[in-house]
Amino acid sequence: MAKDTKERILTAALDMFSQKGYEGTNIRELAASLGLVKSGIYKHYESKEAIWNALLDRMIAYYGERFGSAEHLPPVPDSLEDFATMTMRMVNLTIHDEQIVKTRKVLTLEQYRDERARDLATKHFLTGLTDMFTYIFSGMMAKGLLKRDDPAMLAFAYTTPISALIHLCDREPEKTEEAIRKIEAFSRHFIETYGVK
Amino acid sequence: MAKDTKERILTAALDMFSQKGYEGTNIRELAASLGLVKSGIYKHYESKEAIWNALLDRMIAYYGERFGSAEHLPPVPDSLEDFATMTMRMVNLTIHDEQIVKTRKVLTLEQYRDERARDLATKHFLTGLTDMFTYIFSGMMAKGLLKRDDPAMLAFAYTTPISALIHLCDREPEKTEEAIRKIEAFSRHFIETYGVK
DNA sequence: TATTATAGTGAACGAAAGGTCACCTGTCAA
DNA sequence: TTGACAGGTGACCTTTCGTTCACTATAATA
Repeated sequence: MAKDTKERILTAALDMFSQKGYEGTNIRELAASLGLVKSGIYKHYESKEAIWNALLDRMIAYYGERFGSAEHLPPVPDSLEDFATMTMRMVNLTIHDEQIVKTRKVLTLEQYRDERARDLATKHFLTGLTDMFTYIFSGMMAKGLLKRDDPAMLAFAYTTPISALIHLCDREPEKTEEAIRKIEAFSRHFIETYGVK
Repeated sequence: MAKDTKERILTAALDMFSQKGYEGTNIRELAASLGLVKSGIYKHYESKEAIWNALLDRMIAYYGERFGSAEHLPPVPDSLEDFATMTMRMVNLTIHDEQIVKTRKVLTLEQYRDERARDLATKHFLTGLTDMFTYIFSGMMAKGLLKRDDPAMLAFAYTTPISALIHLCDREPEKTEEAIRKIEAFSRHFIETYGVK
């Protein structure tokens, strides 16, 4: 039960921090959203900053689990259609999974204030994706699905435009459908340019 | 002299908001950074929010002046080397101009809180650049410098990776040189792929 | 059953926030 | 010369913040 509340506090904190930022969040409201009174929070965390650090710990651990290790790399697609499908599956997950969306928002808001948030932001927004797709593109080139080229450069050229539209969805959710269509179009264009027919 | 202080307040506000965000900024400190005492601020703006709105007005006006009108579109390059040079000139400006950097940071931090910041963020980070390069690429295709393709798609594919690295520079300034080299490499790769030799 | 740790309450605290106000002072027009 | 006003000061106000603490109900433990 204690563990439960402690976890629920982190979940509520992610929610509020992602909407109002760390400074804009106050403990009273955070407690109220859990049906608690503010002093109750302090039975589980010694300060607001401790909540923030615990949340960051969890985000870092979660990222490490899901994207950090080589075992979690996706399989290299067997065809260009597979590749397109895989891309859209990943995009839909990352746009619609609330926890991932909130994580991106928090990292966006706190990247200039907290060093660990800054580092995780760079992984989330840039290097994590390019590393993953560098691996995928290397495999696809080996299978003869993609023209021989610098896989890291192609990964960078492929993931950053998609990332830009994911950020657009975070900012303006009403443009989600349009953004997804644009990602699909971009993906097709990319395959048209670099795929081996 | 009054006008002067009013402007100086906005400049200081941009500075503090871009570092600590709107919520994290307090009027006492803002005033102190101008050699004033807090009540002095209220001779020029009626509230903290009024400062914020005036700053946004200025940012919106500035953006409109510099990027909003057709007259301010850059000339279409006459060669692929010209194009590469123009790209790097624009990149260096946008990475090193302090006011532009601070504007990006403020928009990043406040995009979820303020609707006008949200809209301006989308222009700054996405549509402004793609629109400009759509125009440039159309012109370059007409001149036979680029292969015939969808200019809007190429503009999107060209500007968003560069944008991603500009954001990296904002977040981790110590990586600026590396990022600029990467932009140059990406630009060359793009020209290699879509340029007409 | 008696005890003790756990999780929660509600009142209170000091600090810091945004904002107001009476007052001062130098500039400039009537 | 005088009066109005713009621009700045310092004391003070209210609210809200994060945090603390004495206390209580509950549920597991000795």
